[in-house]
Amino acid sequence: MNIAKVVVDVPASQTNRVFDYEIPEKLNGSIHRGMRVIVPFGPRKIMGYVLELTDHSDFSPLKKIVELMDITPVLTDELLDLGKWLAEHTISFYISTFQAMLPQALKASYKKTLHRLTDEKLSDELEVLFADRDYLEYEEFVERSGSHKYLQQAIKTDLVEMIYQVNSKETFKKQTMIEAGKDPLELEEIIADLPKQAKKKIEILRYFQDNREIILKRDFLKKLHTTQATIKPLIDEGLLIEKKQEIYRNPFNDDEVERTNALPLMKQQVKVMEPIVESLDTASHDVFLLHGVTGSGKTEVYLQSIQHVLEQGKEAIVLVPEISLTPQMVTRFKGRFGSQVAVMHSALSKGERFDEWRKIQRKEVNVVVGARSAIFAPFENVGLIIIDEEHETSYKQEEHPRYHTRDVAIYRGEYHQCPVILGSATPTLESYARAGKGIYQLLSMPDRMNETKMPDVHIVDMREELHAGNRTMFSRQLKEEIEKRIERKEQIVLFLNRRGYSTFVMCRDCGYVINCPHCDIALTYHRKTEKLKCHYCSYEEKMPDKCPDCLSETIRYFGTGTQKVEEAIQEMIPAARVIRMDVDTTRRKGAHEKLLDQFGNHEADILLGTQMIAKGLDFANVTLVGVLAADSLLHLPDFRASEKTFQLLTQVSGRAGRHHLPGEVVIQTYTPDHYSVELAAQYDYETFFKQEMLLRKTYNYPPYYFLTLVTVSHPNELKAMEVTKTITQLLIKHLSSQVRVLGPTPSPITRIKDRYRYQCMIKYKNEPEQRRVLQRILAYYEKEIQKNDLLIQIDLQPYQLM
DNA sequence: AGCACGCCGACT
DNA sequence: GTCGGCGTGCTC
Repeated sequence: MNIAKVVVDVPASQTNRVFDYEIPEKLNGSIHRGMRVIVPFGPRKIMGYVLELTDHSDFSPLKKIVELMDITPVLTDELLDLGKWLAEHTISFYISTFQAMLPQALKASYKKTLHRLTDEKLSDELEVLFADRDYLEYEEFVERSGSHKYLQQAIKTDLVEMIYQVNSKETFKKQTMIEAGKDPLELEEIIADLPKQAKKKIEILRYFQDNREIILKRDFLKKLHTTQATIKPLIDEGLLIEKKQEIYRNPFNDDEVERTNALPLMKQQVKVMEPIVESLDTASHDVFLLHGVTGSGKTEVYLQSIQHVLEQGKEAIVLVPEISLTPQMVTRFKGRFGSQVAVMHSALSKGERFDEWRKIQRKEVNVVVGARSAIFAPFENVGLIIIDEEHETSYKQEEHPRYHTRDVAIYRGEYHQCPVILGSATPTLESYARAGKGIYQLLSMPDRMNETKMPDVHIVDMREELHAGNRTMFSRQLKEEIEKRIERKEQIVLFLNRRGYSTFVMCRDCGYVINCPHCDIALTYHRKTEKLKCHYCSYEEKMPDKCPDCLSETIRYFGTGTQKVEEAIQEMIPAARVIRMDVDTTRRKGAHEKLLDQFGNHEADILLGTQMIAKGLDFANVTLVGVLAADSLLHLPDFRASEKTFQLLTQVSGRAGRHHLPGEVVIQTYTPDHYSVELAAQYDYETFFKQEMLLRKTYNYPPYYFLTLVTVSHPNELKAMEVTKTITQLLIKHLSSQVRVLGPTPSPITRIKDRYRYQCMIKYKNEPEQRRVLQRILAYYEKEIQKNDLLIQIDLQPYQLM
């Protein structure tokens, strides 16, 4: 076993395979699969992952591995296999999937340095640059030098060499510690020899006679009320030893979290626990869809299932959509499992993430709670995987490798023969349909805890407001309700969805939205051409100056923002104290929590925000939730628009009346009779599911069909279009006749960074050859991709159709 | 990706 | 002749 098969850190199609390297004598026995190594690659040195050890290679002569970067593998055997599988299934490079599974801190960074080898005179320019130094950073050379000519010459004639350095970015946080340098008896002698007035010194040494363990220097100084100056001579004499010790960065104050015990379960919770426990006990790979309304107590089911897993001596992975938004969630897990929990939070610094990851790698924790990438936690004995808010779109990674967390979870669940729980109040149609087919097991929790009932939902027709002469963004009812709460010292959450709000065209008189005649999807207004376009079938028409339905001239495209709303509230109710939460006010680290804390302390009456306030918030005093524009998502050029609207409205409504005070919800909309609005108001998931499934069936969308989106981009619009057209034709030719291929269509955002984007969509049911055909098409265009600035993106089962 | 090599046109 | 620009091909 003296040969290693290595995937090198070069994301390119030509290097997307293993390269063989000889293991040098000195590393024999210490190299294992999943470790990072530094290898020579052409004239340079780069990082790579060892995939396999063997003793045979077809290639000769082999180069030797230069260095080992890890003492223990960073990728387990399971993750290596998973990486390969993922790369193939998402059509990504192997190296990209491995990188995606590890914290940023483990990525390699590269540096080049010039080394002067002799005193011989170099070219004038090089002499100036080197000055009296022997080493010169290549970056500095590039900055200050006009040409590479003399450098190349100097390297060729062995006057200068190029040193390629590979570094890992990981850093370790260290702190100064203090411990005794002599045993107690020795210390006794020393104390005896000290003059009586050396009171503090004696006190310090006495302390270390009794306390033999190492202590944080800062804590020690504080404890004995002393200073650096006092202990310095003791350290110099060797009586005390000062050392740097590595510590974990601790983004959460574990000590402050109050420990909790399992809560008594309600009937419905007991009922769903049964099959889960059964599955855990028999180590079966079941996938459960836990359908529970907001506030039904899903989290407690998670916690007790995990408890069971820990008792089995196994590990649990819990995925949450965006954990920074729900410190409440972290607290619940830390409260139950204490320091057994690692948290992989997207707002953590690189170093903090790395430390949390290392706790997992070293098996110092057995639960991880985290966002998407936590699915790659390097546990080796996984007993349970939970995906909370299963329907959240953030579970789909939108860059390479374009994986869906659910697929990875199910892969790992199968590998470990353990259950996977998908939890949601509003499951994706895909999951609910699978549950209906028996592929997943459906577990239902239809009731809220504490017998609180779901808040009453009032739908307000904004067209009527307009007719009544109210041109503000607040309906009379919402205004009235807000005033009532402020008077009663209760709180309000106002929700504005800004995304997509500016592109759809609607008549303010009758609420008519202009849809594509072929796709049942809102047309998008293109300012440049004054035209309305469909992003699915390329249909377009002129922007009308009158509403096609009621001939009113108030037809226009929409645009507004939280800032504008805030101003409007202040104008309407000057006494209201408002906290605005959007991308602008939460950019700073910790700003998010601070604002929520303020709201929790009732320092404001109204919390106004975008989707970031839609989930997870749980404030006892909130009795009113207002949705300013329920239609905002509805008219996005997206076949999931209704589903997303239903999910969002349900989610937002769940924020009100979670405790003793009853809650109310006001939803403002121009389309009050749209089924996603109506059914969300009635909390009727089942009917929504049936109705939406009908549409999906009619228009051949998921879950009836799978989608693949191919996006082609190029600086030249015609080129992008033509390549897409050719690809479409190739797909039609080489795929089965069952498949539907649509396109070429301009991408919803037709130009990004001066590149034109066209797309084609494949709708299929069963197309085992698809990936191979796509790979062949990619290979066919490989030269153009390399030279001609062509880009072809393939997204299997896309979420974002932009 | 990034680096070398080699061919070709331009210029002291 | 020599320099530098870019297309081509390879990296164990």
